[in-house]
Amino acid sequence: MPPTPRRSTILEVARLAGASKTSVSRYFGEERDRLSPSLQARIAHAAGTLGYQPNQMARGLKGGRSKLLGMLVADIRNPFSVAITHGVEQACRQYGYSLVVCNTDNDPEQERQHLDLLGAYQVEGLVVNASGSPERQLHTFISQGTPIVLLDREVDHVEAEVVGLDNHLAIDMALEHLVDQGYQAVLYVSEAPQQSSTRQKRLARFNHTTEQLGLIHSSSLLANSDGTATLQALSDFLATHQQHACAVLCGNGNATLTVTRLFQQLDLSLGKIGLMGIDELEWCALISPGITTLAQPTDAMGKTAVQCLMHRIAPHASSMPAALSFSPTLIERGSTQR
Amino acid sequence: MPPTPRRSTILEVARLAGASKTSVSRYFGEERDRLSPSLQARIAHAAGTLGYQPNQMARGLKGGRSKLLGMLVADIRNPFSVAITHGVEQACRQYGYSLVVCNTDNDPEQERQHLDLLGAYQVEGLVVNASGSPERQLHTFISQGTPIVLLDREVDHVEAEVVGLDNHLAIDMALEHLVDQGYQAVLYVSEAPQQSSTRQKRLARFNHTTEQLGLIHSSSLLANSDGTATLQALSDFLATHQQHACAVLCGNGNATLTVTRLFQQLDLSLGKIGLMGIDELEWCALISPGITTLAQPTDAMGKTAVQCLMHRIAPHASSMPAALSFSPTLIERGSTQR
DNA sequence: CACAAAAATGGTATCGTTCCCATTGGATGA
DNA sequence: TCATCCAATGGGAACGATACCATTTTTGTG
Repeated sequence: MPPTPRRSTILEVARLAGASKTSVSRYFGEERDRLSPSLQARIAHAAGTLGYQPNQMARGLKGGRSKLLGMLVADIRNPFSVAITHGVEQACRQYGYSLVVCNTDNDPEQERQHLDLLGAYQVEGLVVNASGSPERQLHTFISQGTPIVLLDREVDHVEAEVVGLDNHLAIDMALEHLVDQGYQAVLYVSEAPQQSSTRQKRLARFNHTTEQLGLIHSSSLLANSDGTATLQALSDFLATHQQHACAVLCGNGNATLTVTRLFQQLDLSLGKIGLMGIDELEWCALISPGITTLAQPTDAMGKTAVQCLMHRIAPHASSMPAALSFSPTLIERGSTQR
Repeated sequence: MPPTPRRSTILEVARLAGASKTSVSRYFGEERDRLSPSLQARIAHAAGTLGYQPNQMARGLKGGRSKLLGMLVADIRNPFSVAITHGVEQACRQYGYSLVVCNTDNDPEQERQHLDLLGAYQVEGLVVNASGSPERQLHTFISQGTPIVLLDREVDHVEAEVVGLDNHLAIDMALEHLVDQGYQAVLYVSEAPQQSSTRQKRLARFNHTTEQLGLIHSSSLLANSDGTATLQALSDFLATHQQHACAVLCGNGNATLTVTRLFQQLDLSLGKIGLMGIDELEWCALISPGITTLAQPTDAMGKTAVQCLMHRIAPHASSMPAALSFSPTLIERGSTQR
């Protein structure tokens, strides 16, 4: 085995360029302009020859600037989360930051551990899509001056910007569309709302608006990944309201997936019984005659979250985003056509 | 604003515990046993009081042990990649490592940048699902003693373990299944094979095995995200072989998605014209009568990749995995039932 | 042309760890 | 009993960068 060739350091570059550490440091930092063109050239050449690259660990140590952002994702396998993560990552790179993504699989214990870790790596900011209620830890970050932005889900007693969908608007848009299409009775299907403020808001708004509109309505919560309870609820609902035009509104992508399966089990015809979901998924167009959805602007949301953080980290580099609450887009398909 | 409460250091813990830096360091390192129970207790208490957490930046600086693994993903929005990433992340945590995930969006330039970054953060190992051919940079890592493992795609001239599907077996299984079901002519649809050794292998094996079996066959490459060329190829293929039972085999999840759309455009009936894909997707069961797939054991693959790295980082902690090449699982559905 | 001000550059302490090398004190053995 | 060894602990020098302050060089101005 060849003796491990060490990675070269700032000192070696300095020597080779006939300059001081400080100058080389300046060259790779934000102060390149302060160096004369000739010095810049020498350093550039030396660094190129040695294949030098600043050691971020050392950088992070001294100044506390790790150039790292952390992101906590409740469920990385959820396409919505993936889409957001993608947006966040892109935005990070744009600002010259890297992203450490931590998936918690909706487990508060993992969430705790991951937050500790992110702290240990001195992330300069944190995008949090919470699965539990890690108030205490988030406060630790805040009190240390590390900015936090909440994604999609609020966390009790944590004051931070919340980037997400305008849930009231979304529910209202969905119901308006269903009414327009002539549906008279709507069943709302959601995953367990305890974990997520968004789910709570959507459910509450659903009850509120349906009542205001005088719609027949009911709701069903998905038992863990198993649709049987909802299967029952769905067939009951349809049986009870036989004489009305019925539709199902799904609170998120997972609910849509489950309900679509139920439609097939019950051999319901899409459209005759309406079906609509929040979150656009790649297969929604494929289930003929297509499932109507409300799409979230995921890239914009990710980008906005990062922009919030950057504004607090380096106020000059980025302005505060105008809006944190986003409007969904209605994608109309056959499942809401009677 | 309250004066930013700094994060406490090893020195403060030491003082409070009436111990030395070294002892505290030992406590949080791998040498806790060397400390007397009483000292351990004092340190534990002091650390608890101060909410101390070792600074990974400082750790990484001194010993070069960053406890970070890097992962390069060609396309984070591909469900297959997500599934693998999930497996990798889980395994990392199991070994006490964190993961920096970098998505390259299939862009070699981003790939280059991300590799630089990962180097700068002193990752101790690298899982690479390449989009380009970053030979040079990978060699830099290797020559510095940083182990690398290739995921799904090989990279020319880079000697490293490759974790992935047994592509020959997969194609053979697919064809065998199609033949068993009575199909006589098979069209293979793949994304552009230049970028990926896996795609090349599958395509080559398809040609090889179909010839050996005496099957009528042809193939079509997907033009970028637009299916028109393949639409043409598909209808030509069907027209030419009207008198035979035809089927389409899709080289990966994206191909399956596109071809499914084409089936709908051409109003083909699934099963009558066979359809089968590599990669299992959540919606494959939903397109009635279901799309037959070959599922990859993504979690196992991710886990194996990490195990390879760990074996090289800390040979005592982990043995070399037995196999790097995985067998797919056939999930039979209606789309291959005539 | 002298002198201040600004620009360009360098020296050194420092960040929070780990690692190497003492130092201590009691147990072991001939 | 005395040398010897080991276990338990501590002190200080790195690690590779940045930041502050000092120094040198250049520029501008009356």
